[in-house]
Amino acid sequence: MGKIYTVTSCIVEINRLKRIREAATLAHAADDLVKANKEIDEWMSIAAELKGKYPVLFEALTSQISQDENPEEEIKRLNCAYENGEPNAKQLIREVSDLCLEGFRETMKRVAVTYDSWDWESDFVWSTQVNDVLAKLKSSPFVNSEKGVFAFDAEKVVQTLDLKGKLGLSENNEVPPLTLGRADGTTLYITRDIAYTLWKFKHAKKVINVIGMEQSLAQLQLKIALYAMGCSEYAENLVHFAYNLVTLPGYKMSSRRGHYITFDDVLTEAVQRAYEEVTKRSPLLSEEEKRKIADFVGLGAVRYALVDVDPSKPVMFTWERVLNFETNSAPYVQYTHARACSILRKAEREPETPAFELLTEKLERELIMNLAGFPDMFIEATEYYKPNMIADYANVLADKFNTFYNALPVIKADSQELSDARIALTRAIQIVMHNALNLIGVVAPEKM
RNA sequence: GGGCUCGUAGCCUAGCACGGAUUAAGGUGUCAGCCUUCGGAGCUGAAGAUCGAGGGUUCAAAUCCCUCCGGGCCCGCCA
Repeated sequence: MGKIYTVTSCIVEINRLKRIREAATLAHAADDLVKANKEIDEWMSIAAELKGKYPVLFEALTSQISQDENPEEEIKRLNCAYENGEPNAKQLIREVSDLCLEGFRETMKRVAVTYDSWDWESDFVWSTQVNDVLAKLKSSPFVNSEKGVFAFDAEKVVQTLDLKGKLGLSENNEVPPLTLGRADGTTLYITRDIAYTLWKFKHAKKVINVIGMEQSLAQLQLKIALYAMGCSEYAENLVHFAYNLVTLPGYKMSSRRGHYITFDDVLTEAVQRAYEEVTKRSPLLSEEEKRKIADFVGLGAVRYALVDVDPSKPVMFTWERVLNFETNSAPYVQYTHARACSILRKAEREPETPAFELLTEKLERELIMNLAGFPDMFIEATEYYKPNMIADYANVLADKFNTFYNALPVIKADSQELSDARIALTRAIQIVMHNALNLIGVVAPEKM
């Protein structure tokens, strides 16, 4: 599906640019001509690349698309039909979308990500919800029309309602206007998203939109639109959790240009790498066990890598970075957890009333303080949308436990009482580490 | 052009919202140790940073304010 998308968009883009070039030539617009030629060159080289990679697909799509003299017009027409709810268009688009979503779900299932509910954006178009939003905005003093299209004057809202401070905008930050719909009557994404957001607030007090950083402006305009519609309480409870995009060394990821690495590839590669590692470290394990361990180590490493860094930081993708099990702490923390489990297994007892006062070593105190801080850390992580704090916490706890493990004997402690107390401490650490890992979706294994 | 965002040892990252116990923390890499103890995907130690640059506020700044530099993003009848 991704390949079809990439090739199609490439062919259509070249067609479009060629038409622009023709127009520029006729109009003797030198600047436009140079620009168009430059872009055509770029896309032609992408086309050559794609043709080499997928020759059969490329040929098939080229001949199909060339049957249309103006493929873009056809796309427009289809979109129009879809929004108008014409059965054929609906059936076609939903069928293709379903295929995409199916693949999406399949991939996410590999990392145990599930979704409570799914919504079709187009449902908001077919119902009255998007139109309601448009009507409400049009009746406000913040919308003006130009040549039949309506534009939302976000800056005017900010001025009128004095929102600069509230939104954390600097004095010289003028919010650009937002176009609300196309001339042909079809809807635009942000307008649909306003309707969708209002709907979300019917089901929740707080809405966190997890959307890439490049949509910061659009999300800001969405929030301002809520204020303009008199939903200031919603606006204040709407959070845009922005994350930075991953770039590839040399160029940015772009599915339209075929420059991307799929999540499936990353997962497969990670599990493969983990398998090699397990085989090297524990050659005596059965094939089945090795596969099992490779699975949770590889997937754990990927999940840890995703949650480990502040999402606002720019990240450069390299296989080395994602698959380096030395740098990535997931296998380390998992290993530490398995170690704690191993001690508990060997201890063969669960002391009922351990004498905690015997835990007087500095290391033991530190561990106890760390454990005690777990709830507060979790609250802070959720309060400020910082999942990386949980990953960090698990890592620090593992560090401290490993130091403790190395310095102080648990089972072979000087006295039975001290041993009991340390077993209880180990158990507590194991439970908290297990919980911390679970919170970030990483398996806490008993053996590995 | 305007706006937003990131900039911490060779590399990767934490700390910045709430300025002070920070002699700036961890990982990786480099170097030196631990292979007689509960799992070595481990532990101990060393070297490595004028916290992008410059001003300002303050008794005190990685943290707050201003200016500048560098990377990324946005300013569409795309999403």
